[in-house]
Parts: sequence; structure tokens; C-alpha cells
Amino acid sequence: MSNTLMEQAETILRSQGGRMTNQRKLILEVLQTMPGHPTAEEIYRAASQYDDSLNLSTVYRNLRWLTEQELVTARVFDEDRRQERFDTSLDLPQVDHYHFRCQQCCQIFEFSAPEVEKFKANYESATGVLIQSANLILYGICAECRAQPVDENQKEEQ
Amino acid sequence: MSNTLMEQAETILRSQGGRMTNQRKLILEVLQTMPGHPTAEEIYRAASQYDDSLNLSTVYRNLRWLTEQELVTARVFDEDRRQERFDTSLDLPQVDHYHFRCQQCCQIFEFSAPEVEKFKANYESATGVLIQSANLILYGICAECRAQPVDENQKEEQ
DNA sequence: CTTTTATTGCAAATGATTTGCATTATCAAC
DNA sequence: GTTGATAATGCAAATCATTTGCAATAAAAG
Repeated sequence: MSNTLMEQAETILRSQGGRMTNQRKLILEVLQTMPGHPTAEEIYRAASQYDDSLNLSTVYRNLRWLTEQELVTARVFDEDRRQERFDTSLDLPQVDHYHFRCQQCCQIFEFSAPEVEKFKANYESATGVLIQSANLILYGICAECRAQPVDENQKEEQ
Repeated sequence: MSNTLMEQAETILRSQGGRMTNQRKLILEVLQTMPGHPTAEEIYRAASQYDDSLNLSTVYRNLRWLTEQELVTARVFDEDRRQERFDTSLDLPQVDHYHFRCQQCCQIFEFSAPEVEKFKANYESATGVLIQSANLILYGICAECRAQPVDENQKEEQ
């Protein structure tokens, strides 16, 4: 059921005549274990600890390939203007999942939203469109940050 | 009630010691009359027809200022990777509005979504977060494109 | 162990957006 | 109306995330 990223990638590679390189394997492992929604740069830094000859463009090429295979999703959050963050989305399997980002601590929370699914169905039948994917991002202040007085240090961390 | 962009901008400028330059005036007018969700480049091209000495960076600076003043919203849609599209959002005043983008003709449709508002309220009370803004983009095929056989030309147009 | 060619590392290119700076022009005060 | 302070512009160069060309490397099929 819950195939690992690695296994899924291997299946696709086999069907395409692709190759499982050490770099690809490493990137997949790092991606799998990395919490949150890392940027390419963050993935690169994490993976470099295990292979310091790894190149940033290899990371980009693999991330692009993974998004094309739909094993990974790339998303742009408002604050970090044009930088993409990558999401392995293996946690919540069938149903679409969405994101809340705290503007203070920059943490990203995932959730599913039955109301949104309902809306999508309604919208499809009301307008005749076909919905293929959905991206909902809520921005605000998380419960922790609301409780605490503003801690400017925390803002830089992630 | 429905103040024009120009009027709102003027009020803010006055309170900040800012100045209403001809360029700013032009950009605001173009923004007001331009349908859809233009890119900075598109706004620049449209405005250049009325003032050919207008500079692209002036357009960028004004758009950035307008988004900071929250008179305009910048959004990144999936297909045009890292390019922002700008939205004056004067049409649907009080309630948040969201977007559907057709992957075939690239048209953008706006809508409001009571179900999503409901979800936001539920999510806030369930988690204790404060939601300040929301960005929902649906991707798919619009009704027209579903009806027609694929017309590859159309894809390039916008 | 060869051979084929997908993938890599590296450096240079890209493309949207931003920025430094000298110049211009708005607008408040005369 | 003229003047003066300075906000905003035009221009060119810089940024920054991401992509790409190409020679070198290394999977994996035979």
C-alpha cells in the first residue's frame, strides 16, 4: 500500500529505461526523511552531508523529474517569493491535502478539508469544468505563536 | 463604496507623503481596465502604448508598492513557474475569491466559495490558528475546452 | 568485461524581479 | 508662480532560483 518513494521511483525508472544512480538514491532517501517542505537548496545541503561531490543541478534535475512523475509536488508559498518547496505527499494518500503556513514561525501544517472536496464537486457540476488538481494555502498565525509574545529570532530559522 | 483603485491609492499616498506621478496614474488606469490576471510584463506592454518612455522597473516598483498596500494581490500560478500575476480584486469586495485555471486555454476564472469559508472557520476553531489570508487555485479543463477538440494554437495565446 | 547511453558535474545561461544611482518632477510652502 | 526638498523615475547592472550545454562518468544490459 504505502510504497516508499524509492520503490515507486524504481518502478517508473524500470519502465522508462532510466537508471538508479547513487545521487538519485541519496536524494530520494533525504526527501523521504526530511520533515516539512524543503527547498531545493535545503535538500541539497542535507544530501551533501552524505556525498559532498553532489551537485546542486543534479538535485534540481531530480526534483524536476520527480514532479513530472508526480511523486513530488512543487509549490510556491507567498513569503519566499519565487522559491519552490517540495512535498513528497506520501502521508495523506488518497485525498488531496492542503497547507497552512504561519507567517511568524514559517512552519507549514498539512491538513485535509472535506468542505473543500465538497466545493470542488459542486463547482465541477455547476460549471462543467474538470478539476485535475487543487492548491489551497492558508496564511496566518499558528496557535503557538498566538500564545507567545513575538519572538523575532524564530522568524529567521526556517 | 466601490472606490476606484486610483482613489484608494491617492488616499494612501496622501497619508504617506507619496506622490501621484504620471507613470503611477497610468499604471493604475491600465490595471483597472485590464481583464484577467496580467503579468508585470503584460501591464508594461499595455501601459507603454500610452507612454513609451515608461520603464519596466517602474512598473515593478509600483506593483510591489500596490501589493504592500494590499490594493493588489500577487499570485504565482503553476504553469508559468516563477512569474507573478497581479489581481486588483475590486470585483468581489468583502468575501475572499479564488481561482480556477484552465490548463488548456490558460484562462483564469474567479469564484467565491462558501464551503471554503466554512472550512476556514472550522479550522480556526479546531486548531486555534488565526487565518489572515487564503489562496486557493484549482487547475483543470474549462467547460469550453472540454467541449472542443484540442486546439494547440489557443494554448500559446495567453 | 564491453558497450550503450542516461545521468552527472561544472560552468555558463536564463528570466523574472530588484537595486544603486544620477536625474527628473511632484507638491507643499513660500 | 517660483522654489526647494525629496519621492519617484529611467537606466544599467545585480540578484537569485532555476535551467541548460557539454564533456566526462557510470548504470545496467548483453
